[in-house]
Amino acid sequence: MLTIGTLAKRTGTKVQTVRYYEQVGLLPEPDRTEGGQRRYGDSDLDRLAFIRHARQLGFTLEAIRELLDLSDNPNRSCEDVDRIAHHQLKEVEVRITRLEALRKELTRMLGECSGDTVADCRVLEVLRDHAACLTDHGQGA
Amino acid sequence: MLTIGTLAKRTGTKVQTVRYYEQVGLLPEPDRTEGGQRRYGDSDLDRLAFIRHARQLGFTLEAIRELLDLSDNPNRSCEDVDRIAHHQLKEVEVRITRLEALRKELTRMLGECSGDTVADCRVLEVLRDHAACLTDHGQGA
DNA sequence: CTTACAAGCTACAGTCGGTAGAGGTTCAAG
DNA sequence: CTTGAACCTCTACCGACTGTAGCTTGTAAG
Ligand SMILES: [Zn+2]
Ligand SMILES: [Zn+2]
Ligand SMILES: [Zn+2]
Ligand SMILES: [Zn+2]
Repeated sequence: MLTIGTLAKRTGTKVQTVRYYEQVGLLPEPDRTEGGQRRYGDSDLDRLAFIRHARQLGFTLEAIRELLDLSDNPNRSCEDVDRIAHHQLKEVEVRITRLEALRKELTRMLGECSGDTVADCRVLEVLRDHAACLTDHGQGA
Repeated sequence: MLTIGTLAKRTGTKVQTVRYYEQVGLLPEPDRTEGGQRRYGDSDLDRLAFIRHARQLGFTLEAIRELLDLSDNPNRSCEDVDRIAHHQLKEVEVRITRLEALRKELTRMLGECSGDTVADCRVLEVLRDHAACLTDHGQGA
């Protein structure tokens, strides 16, 4: 039986985060000592390691919830699993595309700035006027 | 004099967002009609357009606040401006690097999956065991 | 057996950058 | 004068945690 601190350390998680995952239903409510402290077993360790690894790969908690549900049915086709992973891949690719456009614009405006006064700063000029940009940069950060 | 709705429309912003920017001190408190409605001038239009464009390029509101402050001193050197933009560029590059590693792992695990049962799904196998990965993928999403 | 203290507990606030809704008021056109 | 879109304030919510305050529990040494 593991304490929450040991479980957290073994999976590279913060203690509060473990409690948070329990709160949102990703981890089951564990056994408690008489005094009310949580005690975990190996299945909790595996489950939490899975969650953390999926998070590192960018899956949302909602997607992870689905993946965990699916992995409880070993005989089913894995097409839903692969669909979720494929969706995640697409999201990553969209973000890369956007960020590469941003990199280009930022590199360009910095390269064009003479480093003189604020009044002449090319960076500020571009920020004031999107017409000075080469790309659209649609929504959000 | 512009209403908040017109100002929002001209800058591609939501009305609530304009009020939010005022609340966090990025936009000055505008004049009001007798009835208490906000009325904006052209300087507000310029300032909001600047904010929105900088957001599209991924700058944080905190960075934008600094940029706006700096642009009020036209005679100063623009080195602080360029430093902020350079920092933003670095951040974008870090994110791209991380996302490219994720893309690689996701592509690989999807490519290795035979699409058979959940019990054999390569995607789930990899998620269960980071040792099956080629890269580290450090922190967070 | 007592004491000390690390580690646990709950509950709540804050992060970032907005977004949505409730419930009420004002403006401008007809 | 009436209508109704647009405005107002206030509050709560999103994701995925993180941090703090103020207690309580578990454990090991003396
Ligand atoms: Zn410059
Ligand atoms: Zn632009
Ligand atoms: Zn599969
Ligand atoms: Zn991995």
